[in-house]
Amino acid sequence: MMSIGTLSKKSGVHIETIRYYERAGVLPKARRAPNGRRVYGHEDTGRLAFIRQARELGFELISVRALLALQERPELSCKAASQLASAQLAAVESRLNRLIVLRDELRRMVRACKNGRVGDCRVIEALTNMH
Amino acid sequence: MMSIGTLSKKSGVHIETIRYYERAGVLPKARRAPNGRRVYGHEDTGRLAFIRQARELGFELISVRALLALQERPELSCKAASQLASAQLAAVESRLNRLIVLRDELRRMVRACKNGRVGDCRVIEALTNMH
DNA sequence: TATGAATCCTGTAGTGGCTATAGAAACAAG
DNA sequence: CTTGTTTCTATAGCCACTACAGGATTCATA
Repeated sequence: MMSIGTLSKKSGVHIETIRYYERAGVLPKARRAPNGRRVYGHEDTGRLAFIRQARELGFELISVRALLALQERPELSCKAASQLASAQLAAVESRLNRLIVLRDELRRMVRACKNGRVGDCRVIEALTNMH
Repeated sequence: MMSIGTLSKKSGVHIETIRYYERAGVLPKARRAPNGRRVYGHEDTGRLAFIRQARELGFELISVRALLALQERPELSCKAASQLASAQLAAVESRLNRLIVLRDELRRMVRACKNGRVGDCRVIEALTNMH
């Protein structure tokens, strides 16, 4: 049993964001103390950690909701969850490849600039000629 | 010389987004035909492709502007250019490192989950128990 | 016990980066 | 000349927060 402030500190998620998640239907409506304040239990720390991790992995809230729904019905196939993760993985790998190209180009530029060569910055070409 | 519609098709950036970029100061104010319509040249295709790539890599528009400055202001001193590139490089490397962690986790998750049931699906487990 | 700080509540508005729509003007093809 | 497409500006909506405002309640300390 804890307050929203305690949950916020425990989970590292802003109070306003927790309330927003409830509004958005990602978290269930919190049960209330007689004074009207939200009361949370230990399982909410887990849920919030789950949401935070999923968001950091690039899942949209709509996908997070889907994943949470799956979690609450463990008799269902995990195919959907796996597909969500796979799609995410593909996007991440594509991003990663292009970032490496950009990093190498920036490194080249920093080296060139240090050698006194101005005006041959080719970031645009580096990023434009990728597929 | 082309219209905003042609530029949109060539670059894969929505017309509205092109106008938004102009409003936001990411693209220079387009020169206008006598009838008031925007006129673009070939160099704008490159600029837009660059912006799209940079955005997909997770750069904010403010950083995109900085990156564009590297290319479009060759009168910048060596020092300034080098500093700008270095700052972007640091941001890229940080992003890269986090993406690698993320990719490895997603790979592990997808591998661990082969059409079983949610009960033994590690996608959710992995997300819940990530340190 | 008083009082001031902290916490919580709801509701609303602002942010960034688009995206969609309305209504008007211009243009292109038949 | 009509019809359909393109463009224009201006405005509103979307997502996922984030930041108030203004009020109620609770907690810590004098």
